[in-house]
Amino acid sequence: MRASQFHFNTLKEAPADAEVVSQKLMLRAGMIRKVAAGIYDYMPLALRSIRKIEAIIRNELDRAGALEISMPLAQPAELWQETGRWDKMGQEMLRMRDRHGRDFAFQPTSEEAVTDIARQELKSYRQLPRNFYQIQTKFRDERRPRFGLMRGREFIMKDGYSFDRNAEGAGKSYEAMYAAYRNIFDRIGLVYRAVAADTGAIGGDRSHEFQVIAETGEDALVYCPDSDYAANIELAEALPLIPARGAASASLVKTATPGMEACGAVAEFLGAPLASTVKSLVLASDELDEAGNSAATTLWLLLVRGDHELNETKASKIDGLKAGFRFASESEIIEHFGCKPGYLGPIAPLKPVHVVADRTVANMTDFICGANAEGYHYTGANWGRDLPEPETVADIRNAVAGDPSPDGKGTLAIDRGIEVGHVFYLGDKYSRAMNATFLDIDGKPRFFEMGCYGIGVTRILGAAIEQNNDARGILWPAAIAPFEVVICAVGWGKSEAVRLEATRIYEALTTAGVDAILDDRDERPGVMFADWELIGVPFRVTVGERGLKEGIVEIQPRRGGEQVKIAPVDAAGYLADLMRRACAVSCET
RNA sequence: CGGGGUGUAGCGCAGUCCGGUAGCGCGCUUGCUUUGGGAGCAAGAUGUCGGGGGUUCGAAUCCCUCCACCCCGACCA
Repeated sequence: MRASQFHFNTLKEAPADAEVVSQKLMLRAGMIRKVAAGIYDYMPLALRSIRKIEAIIRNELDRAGALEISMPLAQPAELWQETGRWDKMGQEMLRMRDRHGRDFAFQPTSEEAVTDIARQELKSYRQLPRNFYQIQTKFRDERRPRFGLMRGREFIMKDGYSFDRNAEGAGKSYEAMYAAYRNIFDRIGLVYRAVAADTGAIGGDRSHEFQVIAETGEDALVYCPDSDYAANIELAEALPLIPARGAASASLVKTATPGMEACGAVAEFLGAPLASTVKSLVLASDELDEAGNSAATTLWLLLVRGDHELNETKASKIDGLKAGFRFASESEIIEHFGCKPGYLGPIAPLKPVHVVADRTVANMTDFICGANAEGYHYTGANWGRDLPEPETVADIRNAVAGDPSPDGKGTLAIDRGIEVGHVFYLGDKYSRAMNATFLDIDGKPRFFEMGCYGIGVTRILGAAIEQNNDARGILWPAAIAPFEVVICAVGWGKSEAVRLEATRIYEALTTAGVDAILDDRDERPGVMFADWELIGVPFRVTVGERGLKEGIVEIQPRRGGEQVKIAPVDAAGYLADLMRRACAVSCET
């Protein structure tokens, strides 16, 4: 490719509404253009990277035995009504109507469509297992799209689905996809972590997220550096930090703490460690009558240590909160505790509430908690003596760095991550809902055991940049860079020698299978350098009269490192070697 | 969906309070000079001032209304 015939516009300043670094850099590099909230044009540079990511995905999935298909963007409502998701998906699903007034969904995912294929195509256990995937545009009408390609409304996703005869087979399919995902992300060249994830209503332990490590990530990942334990913080087990409850040594004292509402303020005011305080959070669960109106409300007092945070995913697994909960309103709190938030505690509330203590809190002695009286806290509180034992003890807090690892092999650390892939065991949730069966060896129909596997293709672009950028621009991993090498011809317009040498190197690179672009725009060197550093091409070859007089061209890695001066004839071979090594991870097809 | 904010040239912004017919920087076009880190000089092109309605002799500016986008929150998983 020659730059004079390629298309990109770089900007010195990013549009004001760009929020995160990946979005700013992609807009500045002319890779994407915003068309509407969460909806972008992918310009040639971006599409080149997207195609490279897709090629790696296809290659690895095909090797793992998955089969590519393509399902419709416009999916009939009937399909979604079969599983009840036409109603459940709510506003997030974009709906449209054809000229006959029939309802369609713009696909946000394709479980229904693929299960419909399976029930018609897969009639015998002899045809199993099967794994179908597609790489395709999805639309999810997020209420608040943000962060550019990281949380767009329209995006490109690889979604795959496996169909097995039984749970054991499904487990194998799952493992095969997990392994393929590892290969994919290894080859893409990002620092990532595969973590156990919440399985939601499905249950089981087969759900893993592939998370690209980046400080700007929306997810917190808990892992143990000394073992292979890794889980999303939503799921990561938080062990009790106090193995067993000790004996009470202090007596219960109601202490004035005027204006001290947060645990931190109370601890500081009393000169006590934050870890001796207990934080009170009040949730409410509503029982609905047949008409769907709130019939009865139960209040829940959840207790975590002052230096801990409530984990809402864990809370939602407590019996009584499984059907859903909300934070209690201030008036409900005052009605039950006789006190406004800030001084709440488990000792003698006005009306009964259901007390849930975190496992650490349940073993605390002589703790500090609100006194259910404005301006007062108790010190020296003790379970059993000053208040009844908690009705429920459960893991309801977020794990924190330094906690013991649940596998007993060290202490936990926390990274932030961007979810770019998810493998999930579905069981027969969809096959049962859609009556998708095959005939098993005993001649009886059975529901398919399913798995689903997603990769956010366009999100990978954003995540790659979030993880790899500097003050000058993007630092692409070679495997997904729009070009691997750029040849900057300094003085293209006036020097026959430069034109000749630059073209020769370009052709040699192309012959060697290196994806190169020749910058023949006759721009000043500063302009070329700044453009390509912003775009993030991993290697630059500078061909200029000055170097040619010394018999050299210069090779500059974008990630820094030494500039290499090399004879023009050797440049292409040197770079081809470098690229081979950069993409060394299972590049064979 | 609630609260807040912003809409002026491709991008970044000033002008709005106090009404007088639109400007700056980058980018773009042409010419000359330059040429190893976003060149200099000169000449140019580009605006339904987010849309609609109103007030006024006159509206980017004041009023009403709609829309889009951004932020915070809630919702969703």
